[in-house]
Amino acid sequence: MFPKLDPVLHSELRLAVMSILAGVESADFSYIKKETGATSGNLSVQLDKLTAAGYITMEKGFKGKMPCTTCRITPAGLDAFNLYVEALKEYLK
Amino acid sequence: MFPKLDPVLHSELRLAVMSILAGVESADFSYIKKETGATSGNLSVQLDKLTAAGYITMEKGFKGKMPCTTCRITPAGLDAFNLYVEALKEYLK
DNA sequence: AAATTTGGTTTAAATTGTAAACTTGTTTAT
DNA sequence: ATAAACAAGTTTACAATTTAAACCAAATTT
Repeated sequence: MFPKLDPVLHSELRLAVMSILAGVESADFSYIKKETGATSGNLSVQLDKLTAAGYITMEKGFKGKMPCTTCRITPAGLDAFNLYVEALKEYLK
Repeated sequence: MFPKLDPVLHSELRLAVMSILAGVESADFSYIKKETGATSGNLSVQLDKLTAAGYITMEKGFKGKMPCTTCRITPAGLDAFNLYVEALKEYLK
């Protein structure tokens, strides 16, 4: 009746990150930080968890001379996100 | 952009409980336990939290000779549930 | 060249979640 | 009648998670 919710996604900040990344080709750390209002520390930790789960990739590079971390959702991440959405509907019904 | 999610409701088990209670006049502890698959201990703790938040009420009585705790959602609980659902939609879009 | 900002990471404390152990009383079996 | 098993929860203690504060290195501004 109540499907298990993916614990990696059932987190306000991680879900917001996935929501952003599901809609764009890529987004960098600063942009995600601004959009979510998260602190850098929290965002760093949560991005690591999404990476560990294989739901996003992070590419470290430079924009001009400044370091810049670019994040992308993976196919597995998109699948998991969609599954999570479907599962949640059972709870919101 | 991303509304804050009510932390009382952003919990798998508490959300399942609220989902059940939103649809019925009342439900007792054992029924909720069976429907959610939760352990008694976990359910007890989470029901307390929902009660502390004013989202449900618990009435202790007896069914025959056996103790029986009956739970009901409050108007505030229903409001909070509906608000949570609306807020979540921003994340799932 | 000193102070500030950018772009993060690490650490450590607070919060939360969960399950195991316990309690109180009831029913069933001996 | 007594013991064993079960029902309905509660308490407690541990594990996992979240979060913010402190830190770091390089770049930019003053």
